[in-house]
Amino acid sequence: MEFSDFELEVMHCFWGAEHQSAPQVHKSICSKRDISYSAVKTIIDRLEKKGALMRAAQEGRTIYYAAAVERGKVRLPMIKQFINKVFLGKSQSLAVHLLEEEDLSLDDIQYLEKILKERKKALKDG
Amino acid sequence: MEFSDFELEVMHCFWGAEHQSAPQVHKSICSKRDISYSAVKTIIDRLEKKGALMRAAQEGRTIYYAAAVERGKVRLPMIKQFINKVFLGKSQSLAVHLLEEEDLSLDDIQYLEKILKERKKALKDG
DNA sequence: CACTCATCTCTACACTTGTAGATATAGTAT
DNA sequence: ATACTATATCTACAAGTGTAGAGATGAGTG
Repeated sequence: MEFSDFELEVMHCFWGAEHQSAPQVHKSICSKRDISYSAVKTIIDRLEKKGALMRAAQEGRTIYYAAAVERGKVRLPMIKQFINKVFLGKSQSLAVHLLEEEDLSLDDIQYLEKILKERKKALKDG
Repeated sequence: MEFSDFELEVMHCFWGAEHQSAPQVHKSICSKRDISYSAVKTIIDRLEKKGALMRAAQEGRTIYYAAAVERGKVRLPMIKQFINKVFLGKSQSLAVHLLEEEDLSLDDIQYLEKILKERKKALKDG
């Protein structure tokens, strides 16, 4: 399942809350950028049609939607695709960039070090 | 400057060689997937129009193009955008994923460890 | 009951993207 | 000089995307 930028933006609203109505999502996105209710609702409709959202509840006329696909399940192919597209499949290049250039706190760094240590061990043991 | 998937695929041909003619690029991409010469040439034209490619030389009727933007310059905003879009700006999440899940050789791991060590030092010293 | 407001539904449109065909044209070989 | 071939140019189109307006419709209010 593929997601356009706007679709992904909307999905994040659902991954960050159990269920949301279209007007709620609209308000939420509106707080960041100017967008019409219709635009948001169209995206929600498209997401529902392709099975990324489902109707979770109804209250009066108001429909509450919920994510029907997990964030992690969606991210994985996106990462793969991005690495293929931008780094010709070489994920190390991206890793290097992230560790060198992106903001990292001391905690972040220590956590990442731990991951590497464990991977190294797994390499040796396996 | 933004690039579509296909545009990026074509740009990689130019980042991997000094200059290339449209037929060369076509052959190169054709070796991976079936695509018409016209399709490739259209993309090259679009890339030239937006200033990502420039005419580097001509031989008979054949035009040789060259990248007019550096790979690194293009990658940077793409990475930023990807992290914003998929990880809501949290690059650590992506870093964790890469170090945990993606293929890494022992050399890769050691290199990444070195980067982290230096960053940690920079944090303490700075 | 009539009205209004919130929400939904439907339709639409311009722009980008991936794709290709038709046609023109400049070299090249005979 | 003629025909052939490789290359370029131009035009086109369907699908996907971001965006919005018009109109329907149901729910609560006086």
